[in-house]
Amino acid sequence: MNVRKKLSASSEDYLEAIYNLVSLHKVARSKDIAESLGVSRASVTGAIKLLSDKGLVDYKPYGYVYLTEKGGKEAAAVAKRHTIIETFFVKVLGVDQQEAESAACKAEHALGSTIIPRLLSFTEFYCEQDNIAAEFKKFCKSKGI
Amino acid sequence: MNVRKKLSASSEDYLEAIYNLVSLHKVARSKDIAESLGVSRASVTGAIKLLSDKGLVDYKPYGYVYLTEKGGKEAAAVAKRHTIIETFFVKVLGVDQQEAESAACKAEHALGSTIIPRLLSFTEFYCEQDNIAAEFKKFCKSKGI
DNA sequence: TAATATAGTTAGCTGTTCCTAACTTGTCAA
DNA sequence: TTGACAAGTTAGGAACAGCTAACTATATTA
Repeated sequence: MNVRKKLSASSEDYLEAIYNLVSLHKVARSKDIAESLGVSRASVTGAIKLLSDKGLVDYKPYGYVYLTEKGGKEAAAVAKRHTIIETFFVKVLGVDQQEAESAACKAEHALGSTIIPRLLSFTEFYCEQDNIAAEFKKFCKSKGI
Repeated sequence: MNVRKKLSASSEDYLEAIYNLVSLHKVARSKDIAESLGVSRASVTGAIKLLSDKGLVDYKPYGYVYLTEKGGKEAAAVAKRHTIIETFFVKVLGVDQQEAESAACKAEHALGSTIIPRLLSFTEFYCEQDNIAAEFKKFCKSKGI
């Protein structure tokens, strides 16, 4: 409980998966977590125990998994980073949705509180500029990208 | 030797450190690798063995560490990703050099061949635009960032 | 309600990445 | 040349992240 230490990428992934499942189905089941992360059920049990030790998840054997308040905040933060990065990839770089999604999944663990707010601001700023996206597309085409 | 598998973030870090040390001092010593990655000398020995098994590094106990041709290519690719990301952070997002460097260190393992070329193109494109950096600065100020 | 299918857990293993402590090897200077 | 210090390695261990196989609990349904 209450270990003040940065979460591993893996733990963040589990937290995010739980967060998304809860958003969709009100509840997160071990099997669905396993499926959404492409991991065995046994691995989920192990990961959940770690999260539980850190006070991020409420869990009793054979029961559903719930985020604690603290876990919910962490998860929401990860999900937000994910969205900001994905949006930047799509709206600014012009990457297609699926690629952007899977790239954001990896990058969300690497970018912190210096980069993320600026990335968000930049995306907002960029989207306000008239025509610039079209200009960039032209630029890319001229370079054969 | 010749294991066709994606390198771990850790292996990429070691490769990059060796690459940078060789660029600077013609030679990479275990102690300097340890120092530049903030890791114990024993960890370096272990990591070097892994890289050697993969044919990325030439190494004899108690000798210097050299990159093989294959290792050199890998290392250069990592270093290039690093530069592209760092440049984007500085030139586009306006993050200061040091922050950009350390953030790029983490992100370089997460961004792949979809995102990196686009990020590079985008940075080039952006730097060609007159005044836009100043506009973004204004935008940030107006939002209190 | 009893049998069975599904979900979850446990045990035990592998591999990675780091550590410290203790040892070996190499180098330099008195 | 040798002895001390620096550099490198080995051994052993911890934490994490995954796996399979075998077990247990829960839920469904005939």
